[in-house]
Amino acid sequence: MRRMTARPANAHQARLLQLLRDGGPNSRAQLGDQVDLSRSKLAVEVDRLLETGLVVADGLAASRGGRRSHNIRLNPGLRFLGVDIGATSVDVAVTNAELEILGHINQPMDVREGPVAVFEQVLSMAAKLRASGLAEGFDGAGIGVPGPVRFPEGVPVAPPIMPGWDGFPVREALSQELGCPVMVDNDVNLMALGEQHAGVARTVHDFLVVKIGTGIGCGIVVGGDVYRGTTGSAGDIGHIQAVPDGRPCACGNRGCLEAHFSGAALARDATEAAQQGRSAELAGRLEANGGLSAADVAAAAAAGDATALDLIREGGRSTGQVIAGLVSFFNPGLVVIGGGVTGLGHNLLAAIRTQVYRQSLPLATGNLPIVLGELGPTAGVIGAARLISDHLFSPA
Amino acid sequence: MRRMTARPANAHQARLLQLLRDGGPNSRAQLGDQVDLSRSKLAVEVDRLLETGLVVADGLAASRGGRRSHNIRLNPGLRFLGVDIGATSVDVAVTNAELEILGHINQPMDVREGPVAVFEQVLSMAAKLRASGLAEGFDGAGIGVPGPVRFPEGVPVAPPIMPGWDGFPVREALSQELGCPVMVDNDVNLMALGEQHAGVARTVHDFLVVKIGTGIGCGIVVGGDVYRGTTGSAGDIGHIQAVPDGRPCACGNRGCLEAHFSGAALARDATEAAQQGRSAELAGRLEANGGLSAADVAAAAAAGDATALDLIREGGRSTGQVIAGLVSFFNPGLVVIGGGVTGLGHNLLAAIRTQVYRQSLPLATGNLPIVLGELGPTAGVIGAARLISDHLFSPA
DNA sequence: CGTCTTTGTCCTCTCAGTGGAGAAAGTCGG
DNA sequence: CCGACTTTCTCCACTGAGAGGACAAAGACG
Repeated sequence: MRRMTARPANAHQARLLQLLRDGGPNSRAQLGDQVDLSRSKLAVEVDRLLETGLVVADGLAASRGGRRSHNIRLNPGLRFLGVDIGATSVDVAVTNAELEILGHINQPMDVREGPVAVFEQVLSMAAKLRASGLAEGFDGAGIGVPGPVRFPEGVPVAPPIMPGWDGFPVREALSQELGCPVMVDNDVNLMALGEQHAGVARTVHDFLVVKIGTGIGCGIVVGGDVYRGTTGSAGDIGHIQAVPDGRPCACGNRGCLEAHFSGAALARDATEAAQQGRSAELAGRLEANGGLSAADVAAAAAAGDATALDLIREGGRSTGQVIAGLVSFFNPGLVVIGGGVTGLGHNLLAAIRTQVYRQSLPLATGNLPIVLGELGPTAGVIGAARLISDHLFSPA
Repeated sequence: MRRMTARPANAHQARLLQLLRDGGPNSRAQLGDQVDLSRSKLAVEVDRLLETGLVVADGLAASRGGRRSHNIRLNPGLRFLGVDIGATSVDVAVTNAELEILGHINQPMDVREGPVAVFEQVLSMAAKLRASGLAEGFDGAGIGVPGPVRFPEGVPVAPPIMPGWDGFPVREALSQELGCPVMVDNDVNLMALGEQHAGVARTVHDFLVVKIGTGIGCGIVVGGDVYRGTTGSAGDIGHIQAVPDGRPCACGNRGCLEAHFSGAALARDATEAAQQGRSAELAGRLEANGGLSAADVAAAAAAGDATALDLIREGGRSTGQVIAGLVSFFNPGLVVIGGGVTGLGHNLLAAIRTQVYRQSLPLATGNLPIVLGELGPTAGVIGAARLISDHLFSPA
């Protein structure tokens, strides 16, 4: 099919598209209830959207006691590509215009191989999804990278864990290859967008999403919008000091949160514990797998290993320490914990909660839920699709 | 004079009023350049504003090579009252509609005496200003209190240092007494508004204002707007842990920033040092005044006293430690240091800068100015006037 | 004194948007 | 099967915001 070229011509049309995206098919009358426009004006705008092909009218809905209504919905042929580049793996997904995932692939990868190699892999994954009949092409793509991004241009800036990407024109390059509009953002921000769109943060306007994966980052949502900071590095909490004079960190300081707790730090500490004979359980896993990951620690803790549990608790304490400060400062309405380490589950969550509720003032914590993300590994790709759809469903 | 009753009827009028407030008198043509309206439409809206009396046309400006323009300005009779309630003193000021201070009084006071006593004092100060001929009445008032505020209602909530104020309807009570609209906010937020309006933060959209007075608080401005958090306690950084297992704090925890550095903490530490014979300079001042304040420490440091300097440096280090975390998280474009302790001046600033620049990542600090506030004790009252004027100069 | 520039006013035209009348297409009770 | 009532959608006349051009007013300047 020919790809989407049209964009909403005005704010009304943009609003209608967003309503159809978030609420599914609707009749003109239902749309009118949500949009504060007269029926006549609404009909005009809907007709224009129908002309552009962005939305279609397919069939009649069941009667609700009167004339049956026409179903207006977003063009079911629209396809968005969501890409979530992590430190050690990539997620690529195809969604329809309602941001429902139609297909999703995850593959291991190493960002440090640089943008060219990674893009090759991403494009081949996208091609595979296309070949499986899910899409004939893409109307837009969102992509998340594990580092700060100059958002308007879609270019990574000074990313610590992916040095080869500094200044690489991700947006432009990918847009060329895919032949569609592309938006780029930090992976944590996309996770926040995902949880806001379809996860635990649907009804909250000001919240934080703490992503604990290979590193640690924080997505900040203010008044429903992602806040990216002056240079795009807002939420970079991995190098906040969690333990004074603590472990040395790659950044040159000591005691950074990331040096004490993250996927990488946890694996390191678990290996150390195994080698020092502090945990038979972990030692056994180390023997069997030739290495340890956060998942091993989670499994060991689930099997009742005290050392593994301690590692998780200690990490949760450090994380909670930092989050407590952020809660005092930012006074969010919700804190979401996500990322690969979420497999550690409720042990981790409990440790974080204890620390935050103890350290922050009651006014800030009184009604503050601290919860695990709801979408798991799909948060990023859904957020990516949401990012590009927000862009395309706004006035040109 | 009769007080202002009218409000702008639409967004255009509101915008015009704000332009006149921030840019002083303007001709219709000059306004047209800033407002993206046709001259005809602009003329209509200006005429309507003239009818309401909110603005006046007084005289002709000098010619700039053609027909002379009419000067359009905000009604010079408009008066706003700005009130800044601190822990130990009150500032009350009268401004015109351009938020220029026409008169300013500062008096010592103790918030803990409760809202009734404090209001009596504030009202008598306002009466004194009125009696001196600066105002015949007030068109609006802004008031800042040293604690969290439920902003929409203008009611303090659970304020630690002013327990008697919890739930007291400040906005309503003051509005009754003064007979004009009133807005209430946290004192730190008002300081941020003040520095944004007339101080160092005029051109920045995302910045932090750290106020170090009797306590410590932080004003957060996102996209030009003050961010207040979910329950109005955003920026409450006094109880973030600055020193693990540090000094006990009134809040029940240990090592809170406020327990280590603030006007009160500094006075306490200086007294201790004087009594232990660690500083002859401070001991002399203690003898002379019967007590020590932050100003004494500043004077001692200026006189070359090493102990006083150490106290300031150590405090700056703790503060910088916390600010470094906030900078990593929030990635502001500017950090402003203000409040009573600013008398400590560049010694304090240097200590804070050192710590922040060392602990935060280069991307966040690379282009980050950390400066002292420009307005000193007038920041709060200017911010208060700005608060109410923003309210009144927005569509009804 | 005529020309040029700037400022402000007036008038007409366009177009977004409203609200009401009514057509189309149902349900439901008798 | 028919009439009364509902709901959905369309059509049309009217309103008001706003644009843009013509023109008047008022000064500068050679």
